[in-house]
Amino acid sequence: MTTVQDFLDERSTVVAIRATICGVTDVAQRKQDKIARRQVDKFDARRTELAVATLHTLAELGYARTSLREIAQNSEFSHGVLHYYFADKRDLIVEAVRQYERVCVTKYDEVVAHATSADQLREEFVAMFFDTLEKDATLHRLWYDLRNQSLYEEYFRADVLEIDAHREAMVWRVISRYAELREGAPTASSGTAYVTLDGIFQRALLHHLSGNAETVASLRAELPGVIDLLVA
Amino acid sequence: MTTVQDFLDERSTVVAIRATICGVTDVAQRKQDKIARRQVDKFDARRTELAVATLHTLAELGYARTSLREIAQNSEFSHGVLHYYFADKRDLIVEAVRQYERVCVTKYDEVVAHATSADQLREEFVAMFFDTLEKDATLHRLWYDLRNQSLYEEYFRADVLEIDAHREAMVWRVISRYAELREGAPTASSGTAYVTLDGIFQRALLHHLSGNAETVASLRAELPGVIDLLVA
DNA sequence: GATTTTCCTTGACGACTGTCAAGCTTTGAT
DNA sequence: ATCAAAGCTTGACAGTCGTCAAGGAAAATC
Repeated sequence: MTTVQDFLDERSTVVAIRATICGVTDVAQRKQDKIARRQVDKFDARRTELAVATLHTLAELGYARTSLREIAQNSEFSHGVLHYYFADKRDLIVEAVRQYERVCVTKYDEVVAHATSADQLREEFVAMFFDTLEKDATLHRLWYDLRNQSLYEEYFRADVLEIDAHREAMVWRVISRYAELREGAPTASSGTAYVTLDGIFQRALLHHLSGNAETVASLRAELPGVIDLLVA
Repeated sequence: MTTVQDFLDERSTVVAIRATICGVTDVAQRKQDKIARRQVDKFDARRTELAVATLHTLAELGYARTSLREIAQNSEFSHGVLHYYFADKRDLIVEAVRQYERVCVTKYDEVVAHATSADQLREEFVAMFFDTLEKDATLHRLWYDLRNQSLYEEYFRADVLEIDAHREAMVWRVISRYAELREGAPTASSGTAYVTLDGIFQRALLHHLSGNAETVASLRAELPGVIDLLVA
């Protein structure tokens, strides 16, 4: 299984495809476009690279104490370069948030896809739930930090709401598939199901980072029952 | 009904009772003690006053952007006085967190106490739930901010965990009383019940502060059903 | 190979931060 | 009334912050 870390590192090489050519026949023009596009791609690739470094720094230090110089130190560049690729700090953080989005929203889909029975789905979901809780703890705590910051600063609230919606949809795919396999129906709405599981995750994260292993264990023991509560 | 604001303002006059006198017979000594105690009380009262000002500033700006000078401006003193009453910024914030604790944990007890039927309890709980959501929105968003900060900085984590436990107990008093009135039993543990309702609250707060009234309304419409889900 | 463009570093700026010492003002004891 | 203590203000300190301009280094273009 790939970790979130692996995913982020790979991402640095991904190139966006752009449709900027429309009806040009001249060869020189096409060549120019090719060059321009390569430059744009290079620019975007570096932007992404720096956004990933930002994401790591944020996960480490939290929103409140993340500075541009600290971010630069987590990359291979100096702090000045950030203003070459980003308009300001906000722009950078928004990009980092969008990087996060690419990571989190497909986490359970493989579990859903390959589960053949309800019991298996439930068991593997629980396993992945607590696996990512521990393995990607700092990244998850960042998510909650950012979601909260959006209550104070409006500038990336739209991105947060979008991510939250994706997370909800992801949970709903699990629950509705589970209901299907159980040949039943969900007892709660998509929103309720999401906040319930997310609430458990948040609490487990808090106690995990507090070194409170037995609370985490009891949350794990209770989770199957909660899932069953969400499906009749 | 008193608002959280009223509660905080009243609090400034509350005086802690201390048992520092033990077996002293001399009159002059007793008088000295009385004076000393009055001074201590005065000291504590001012500490509390400044902690309340801190709480308001935190609620307004969030943890990340709250400075000592800003706090002082929200009080009637200058910034220097904060280091007369508090060792450092941490000390001040811990005290502010403890002030918050005194506010939040008895919110629903009056509802529980005076409800005579299950339907009434459920209805009044929902009403109070969304009433405080809107009225004390900034204070609630501060709570989530602080709880998250405790994932990054350990120094007031113990206080956060204590408050969280109190909130859980408060929710549990509601749920178990509701089960009693319904002549049923809770279907979930205290922890699960808490994270579920808290998750709904958090989501409602996010959408309330985003100006997304219809999402808040639909959460309100769903809440009674969720409560019933938690009680068989 | 020369020159232009892109990329990145360095160092500085003004503003803001927590902290604290010096000193003024008020209060309370004698 | 006198004096000491408590309470509070002011201003400065060493750091850090985001931002940006100047200029060197590297790469692409011709």
